[in-house]
Amino acid sequence: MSGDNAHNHSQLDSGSRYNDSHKHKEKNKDKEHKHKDHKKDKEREKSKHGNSEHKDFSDKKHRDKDKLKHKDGSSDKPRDKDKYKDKEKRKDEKKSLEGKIKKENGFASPPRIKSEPDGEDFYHSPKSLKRERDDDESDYKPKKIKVENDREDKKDIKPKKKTKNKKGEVADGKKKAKKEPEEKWKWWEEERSTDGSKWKFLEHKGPVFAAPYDPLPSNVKFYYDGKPMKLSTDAEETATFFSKMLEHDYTTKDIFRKNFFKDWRKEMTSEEKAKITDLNKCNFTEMYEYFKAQSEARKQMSKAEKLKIKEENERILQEYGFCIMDNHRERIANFRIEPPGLFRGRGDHPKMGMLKRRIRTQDVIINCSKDSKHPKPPPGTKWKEVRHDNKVTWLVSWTENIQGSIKYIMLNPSSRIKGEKDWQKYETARRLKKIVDRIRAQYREDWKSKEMRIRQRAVALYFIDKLALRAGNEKEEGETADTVGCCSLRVEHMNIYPEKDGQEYVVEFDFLGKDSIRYYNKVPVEKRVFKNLQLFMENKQPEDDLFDRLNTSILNKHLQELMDGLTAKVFRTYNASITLQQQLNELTSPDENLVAKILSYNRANRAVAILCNHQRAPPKTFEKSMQNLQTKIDAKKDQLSDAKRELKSSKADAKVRRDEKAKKTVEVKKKAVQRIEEQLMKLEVQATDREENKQIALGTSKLNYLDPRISVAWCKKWSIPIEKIYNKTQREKFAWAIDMAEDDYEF
DNA sequence: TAATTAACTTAGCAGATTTCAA
DNA sequence: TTGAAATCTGCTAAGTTAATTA
Repeated sequence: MSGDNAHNHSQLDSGSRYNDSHKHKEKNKDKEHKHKDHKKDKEREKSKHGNSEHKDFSDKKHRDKDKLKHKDGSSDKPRDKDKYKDKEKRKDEKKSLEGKIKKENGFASPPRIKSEPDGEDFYHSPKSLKRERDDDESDYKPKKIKVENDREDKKDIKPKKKTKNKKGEVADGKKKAKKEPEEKWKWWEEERSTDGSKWKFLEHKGPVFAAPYDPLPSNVKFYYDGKPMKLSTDAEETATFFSKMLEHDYTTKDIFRKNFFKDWRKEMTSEEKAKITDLNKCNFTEMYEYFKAQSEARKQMSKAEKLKIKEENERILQEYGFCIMDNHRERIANFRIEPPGLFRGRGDHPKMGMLKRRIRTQDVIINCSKDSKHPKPPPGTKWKEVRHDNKVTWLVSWTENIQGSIKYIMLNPSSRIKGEKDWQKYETARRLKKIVDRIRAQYREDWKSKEMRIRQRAVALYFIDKLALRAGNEKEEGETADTVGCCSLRVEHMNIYPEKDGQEYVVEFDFLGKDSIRYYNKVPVEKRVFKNLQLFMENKQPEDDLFDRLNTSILNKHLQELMDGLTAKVFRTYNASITLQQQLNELTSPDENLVAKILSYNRANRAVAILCNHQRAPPKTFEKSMQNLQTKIDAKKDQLSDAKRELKSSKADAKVRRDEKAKKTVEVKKKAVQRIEEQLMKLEVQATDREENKQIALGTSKLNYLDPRISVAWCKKWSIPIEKIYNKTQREKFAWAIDMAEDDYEF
């Protein structure tokens, strides 16, 4: 494995932690698989940033000692079974509580045979879920709904009394009986459906449509060729979309303007069409000013007015923002239909500026239970269709006109249906952990294969594993921005150097990935990989595919054979999570204070974000806020030296006077110095953290790639309040992990 | 078998809201 | 109390993957 520093595993071990299924017999907190098994010594080098200004995190050594030769992926089955037992145990503990819940809800978990077909079953792949539905649906119809996820967390209500009062009046009274959501529903303690159905009962109120167009007041004019011109409603509405974006770079781009103008003309009457032939002669500034003034006015509204709006939004949220799924009231993620506007693609999108049509009732498909109260379409309109498909999770869908793709309304991440899936995702990644050594050994072997397709597959997989590249589906040309992932890399996206900057076999990647975020990375690879790349590139044009015998479908089929549920993206999840765990182990020092520990956490998080190439535009106010912080630091330093001076003189004073009062003064001064020192350190840490974070986005990995149980365990281990790591939304999303992970959880 | 479609996850950004400091 | 900065949230585009269709 010499050349591969990304994955240099040495299996250190500590037998003591060796563990397997028998462990699960003990009563333990191991709600999840706890096996102190793998750890790896791994060095993930990286100087990868889309942008050269990035701080360099290369040379972060990610280290993790592996204890166990848990080589065989298939071995995880018994464990799952044990875990299932564990679950049972927990359930017993919770029995009294549950009994209560059941009664209240009239809801009981479906009776399930204790001996599941196989332990694997809890995390079965969707494929195994083919059984016909046989449960009695009526069990799932709510007799009384439990109110959870109610936005009204105690903390939530800032203007406490007021809101409450008003709500009583304004919001629909019944649901809002303002009970504390006594118990949050712990869906993770319940059985999962095994028949492939996503729900048994689903009821909701349908989507909230975009507000109808509100025509401009007559004094706000559009000018063509210098002359005012009254537009027809449709043409005017479309024009307002453009006018609202006047400040944006988009409106200066040729493609944007061209697309917009073309679609705009479609909205015009024939007279308008005849007259308006050149976008450059259009003057939207009055409209622009009008909207700007409006938004300004909105900011200037009185408190009462603002409150009124807030309450109205809350009312809509309460009415449309929740659904009833299998006896629980669950929050919907996006219950509003996307309003019309101009399409803003990312990067160099060929369709930017096109008109995103208004969605009408007759475009909308509703999905709900047959026996639920179906959502009512607005008066005088009809849904496109009402269907009852419980094999899917969406409540509402429509087809969007730019790409012709389907948009969905689905549940919030805090919901059972999303949470289960998320949990399952991390379990799959953990199964990969158990066999990743084997897989690595295999792809290394495959580099030598006589078959080109095998070699390509093996090299691609190596990149996906080592560099956390995305799979890289082919895309239709001209439909979207030209971005690539691993399988779709082209020759022009890399340079290879037998020797560069003192390193051998260097590959330099430079391409646009998802969202047209640049991926730039220079990385030494093993000789075999290098030779293979040379071969793949031979006799090819820059625009030719690097892996011409490979696509995501072939790759994933291969992965599927290596492990049930394994796909390319599992590697990203796995490598992200394992990196976090290793980095936390490495960076956290026990005697640091809380602030420093959190900095360590952020650094670990940052290592992952860099691995996954999660970038952000530096905040507009970055320089300024950095400056402000520096000013503060300087001031604090002055304050510190003052305090120190005072301490010194008080000490001198005490020496002379030798009375109690003087002694006390010394104590007080000492404390003051300490306090200021702490404050100073906090500021300095903050500055470091912010600087390092300039163009790295931590949120994406935190939300999508890092097994939350790792973070929860870390918090528990070091007595860090979980609020320091996860904000409210995140805590809701990861409630399952917060509840189940103990301080010794291992990914 | 390849192309297309459907479903769902992942992504960055912008505006809203909250927090902080003067 | 106010305004600026920090943080959160909603939005929706852009991916991945599996299923379906040609």
